[in-house]
Amino acid sequence: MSAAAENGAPGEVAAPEPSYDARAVEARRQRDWRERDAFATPPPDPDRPDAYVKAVCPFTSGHIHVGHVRSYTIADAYARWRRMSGDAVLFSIGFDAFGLPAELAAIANKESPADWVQRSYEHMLRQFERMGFSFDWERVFVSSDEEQYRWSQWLFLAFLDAGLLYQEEATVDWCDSCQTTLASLQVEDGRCWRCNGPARLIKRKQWFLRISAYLEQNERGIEDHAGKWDRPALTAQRAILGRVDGVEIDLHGADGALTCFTEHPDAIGQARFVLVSPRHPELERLLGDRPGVLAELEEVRQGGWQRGDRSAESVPAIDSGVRLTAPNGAELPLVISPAVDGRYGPTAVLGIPAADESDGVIARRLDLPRPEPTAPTSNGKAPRPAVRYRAGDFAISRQRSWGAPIPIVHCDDCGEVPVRKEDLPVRLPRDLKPTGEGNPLAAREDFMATTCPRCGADARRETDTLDCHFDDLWMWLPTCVPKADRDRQMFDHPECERWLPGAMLIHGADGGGYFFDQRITAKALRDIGPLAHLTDGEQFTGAVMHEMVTQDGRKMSKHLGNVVDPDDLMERVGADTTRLAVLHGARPSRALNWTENAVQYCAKFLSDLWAYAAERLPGPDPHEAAAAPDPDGAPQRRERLEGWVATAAAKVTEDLERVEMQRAVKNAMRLFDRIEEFETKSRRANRGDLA
RNA sequence: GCCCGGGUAGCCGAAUUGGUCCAGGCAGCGCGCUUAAAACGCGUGACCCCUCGGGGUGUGCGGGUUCGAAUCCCGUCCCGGGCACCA
Repeated sequence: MSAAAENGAPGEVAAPEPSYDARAVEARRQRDWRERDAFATPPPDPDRPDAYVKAVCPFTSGHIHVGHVRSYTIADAYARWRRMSGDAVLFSIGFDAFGLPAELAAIANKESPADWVQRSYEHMLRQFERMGFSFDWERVFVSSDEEQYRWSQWLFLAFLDAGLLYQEEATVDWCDSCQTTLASLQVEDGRCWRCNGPARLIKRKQWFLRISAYLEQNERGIEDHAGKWDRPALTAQRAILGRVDGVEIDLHGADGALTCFTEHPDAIGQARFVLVSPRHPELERLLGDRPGVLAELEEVRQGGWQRGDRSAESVPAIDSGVRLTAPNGAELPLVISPAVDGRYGPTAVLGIPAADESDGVIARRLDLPRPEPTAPTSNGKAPRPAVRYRAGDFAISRQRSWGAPIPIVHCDDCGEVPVRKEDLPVRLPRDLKPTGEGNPLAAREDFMATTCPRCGADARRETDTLDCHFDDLWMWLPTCVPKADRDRQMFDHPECERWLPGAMLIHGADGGGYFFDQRITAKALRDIGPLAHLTDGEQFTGAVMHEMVTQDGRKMSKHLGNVVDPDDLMERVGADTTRLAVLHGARPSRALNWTENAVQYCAKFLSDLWAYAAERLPGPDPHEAAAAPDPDGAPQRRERLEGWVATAAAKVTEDLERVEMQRAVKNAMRLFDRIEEFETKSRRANRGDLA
């Protein structure tokens, strides 16, 4: 297309380009969208149903990858289809900007994480626009913005009021010479990534989120959405919940009873020991005065074993010396092992080698005696049905400077005092420049100095920040609220009621864990008050969790050197070919194995389609043109063509509704084949008539 | 180790709820067009047997349920992903 035509005045009819020039076509369309603000969230309209389509919130890594391209292409196709169906669509995006990688990048670049994040997301937004995604750019948010993280802090305080937060000791890696906590990523072979000094585990008091309070409700939500969420989404939610059905019985020992679970009710009589989590709340009571065992327990709780493998052969297992009496009179040794946590949560279970292989391994390793059943005990009650969930509470506080400060103040007289909600946000200094040494927040007097919300005396701020997983807990909500209102109203904004529950969540399969915790957050917010209208506590009626993008059977990663660069694709074949290729390549529920082959195939399809349309349609925009000229085909062929068109439209519509984008693409391609075939046959028939 | 997926032609994959396995694409091969090549178009396209009409075997492997299994069940092998202060 010539520059003159490209810049032609409105209304001027441009000649169709003879060949498909993706760059020119896309530039023209994207400029038009921008000028018309085509994807702005529409105001409420009683005649148009509202549909909120939620895509994943990417981390501000600085560059989009093919996984993003797949996810947003699926979501974008769905959002566009809903718009074309007449719905008022909310489709935007937010960035997950707090977290360790931003901090590490800032250290490497000797700049503030805030600057790095801003540069990163601005570049990613340009890439998204170049890809042609139909986001409402006005509603974009960044989790590290003050108007955003103030609400993470608000949520912390609301959870605290609701009894959903508690403090508990946990272990973290610590480097003595850098005087800082180390993430797992920063520990290499037990040494600090920065100074190569030894890393050691220390205890820290951490805030934990009590998701266990909502597990049963989450389970009900999963079952209620069978048929509404796609299969991968459902199975992922079930897997994360980790429900195990079985029975529980009470065993008795010198220091009281212990309720034990087993998923093998038929094999209770063959139990040879009791396996108990190091985190079991009643463990100290049962152990009584056994200094040696308590010391060993302490070591296990320090958690060093987690760095190694988790097989039954190597997982720690301590024979406590305590004996508990089973209903059949057998004396069962009490074994402490974290092996139970990963399967049943922090509970106690029967060890039954006859029914469970790893139980057999542990019995052999500890050389446990085979207990002899005696007469059934009189106090043995019958086993009762019971359920355990693997999902459990998790720590949400981090000893890092690039995060939302935890809104707690330390007062000499009052102790730990929550900041008042009306005093939020607790501002994170934007000009922090972490070095990897010490705690940058603790060194900032302008941040640390404050007064006690309770007594007004001088006080110090908490230096721990919220883990970015905490920011994620409510990332499904901010785009519901117009940007201009976000600094004063969020969870109880009227538009939350307009858009929630959302029509569709489209996310990578790796996001199942987030979705699980987010669903618990929705239920908590319903109970706390602002989202009371979500009666079942579920924020999305539809959910699709697509699989990842692979190459050569492996997940794409820099480490494996098998990444595909979206910028390169946009340069070479254009955004539309790239988008068509990711939709066409595999259905969402399957891994997409990337091949250049598929890209070339899609490029050819678009090129053929363009050439076909250019020959027949007057303008560069096919949908603005009149219907194709009536070919002189026989009436019965024309009828068949009409049948194909109707069938294709019905099928594609159904496919789009079910987010089966691969099928939609294939049905559209098939229709094009049919139309070409129709014309070929018509031409042949006409030649025959003339002859 | 535990949890979740997957294994269909030389390659990518259709067949999603049990109903004619392998649509479509790519590579290959043949033909057409061409001085030639590329591009393009048409055809062919699992394996074995064959009297050339067809017959048989084929969805990692072994069993099972069923009138009927890629699909459901049991076992087994292989591959991938997830279980952390990475997001």
